Amino acid sequence: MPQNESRLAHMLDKLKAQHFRITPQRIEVLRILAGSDGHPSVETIYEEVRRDFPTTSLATVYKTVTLLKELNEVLELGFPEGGNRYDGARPYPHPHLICTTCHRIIDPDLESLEGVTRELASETGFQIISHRLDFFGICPECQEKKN
Amino acid sequence: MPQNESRLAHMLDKLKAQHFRITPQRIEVLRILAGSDGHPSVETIYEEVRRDFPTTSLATVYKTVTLLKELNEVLELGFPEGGNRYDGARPYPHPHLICTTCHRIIDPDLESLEGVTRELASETGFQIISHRLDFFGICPECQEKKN
DNA sequence: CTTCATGCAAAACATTTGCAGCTGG
DNA sequence: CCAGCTGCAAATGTTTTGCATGAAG
Repeated sequence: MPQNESRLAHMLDKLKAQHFRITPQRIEVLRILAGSDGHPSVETIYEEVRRDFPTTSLATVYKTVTLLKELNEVLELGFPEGGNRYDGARPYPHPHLICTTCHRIIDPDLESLEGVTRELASETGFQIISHRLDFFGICPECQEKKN
Repeated sequence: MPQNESRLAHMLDKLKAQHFRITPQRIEVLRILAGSDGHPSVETIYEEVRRDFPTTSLATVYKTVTLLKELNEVLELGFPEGGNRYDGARPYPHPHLICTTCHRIIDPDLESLEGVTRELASETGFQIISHRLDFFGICPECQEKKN
């Protein structure tokens, strides 16, 4: 996956450029996030990191994720119920499609949002910085299992 | 405000119909939510209720809001940072425009979302139940104050 | 009267923080 | 070397819960 490798390289470069230290634990967290099709939770990242570095603490994972968030290298999908999810592959706002049964999160293709944003800005005078769009539903697999 | 009064009446009817008790505290919470232009937080509701019923507890406000949520009579805008906000006037999913400086929340007029939802369903096979769309930005007033 | 709601305090839980010791550069 | 990272444990802050008392119907 050259796409993910370049995301990882980009993240590492950004850390280096700003004189943050490259530790084994950090590399591991970045690797997982850069190749994150599944929008992992901190807990998921933690478990995966611990396979290679069993002494890693949850706090370190949180700190690394927070750092990446500040550098705009990961998109946080916060949920009030907790169990936030992270997208390191596409760290910019984009729509998500969330299965309320199996909790998988998918990135659908959806273009029409930019126009909406512009329209909103001119209507309200707001300076729009960002957005969040989630659709909730039941994925095809979970629909099958119910029947 | 006939609109808000009817919302309040509707909420009360729903509680009665399902044999939930009508207590003074509940009426007060419903009243505030039914007329909630400002998308109040639980804390805000709590303070307002206490003006008339000073012994009311925060737990009671939480319980009432949770009940209304289950009855689909209030829309919860959950934020992972906490301080969830509630819309009792329009208890169905709709877009919100949030000022990241003063935290006011506005309901903009935006139609084009239903078409998007239908398109998404046919593309992905998901059965779409609900959605959440928030725009974040700086409102005109806060833009002024900055300058 | 009986059941359900209230109010208090304690619990729950994800995330953050303080700090001593370790380590990358 | 030494600033900054790690790992542990304790703190945080919102929301939930258990339980005794009180009020709705």
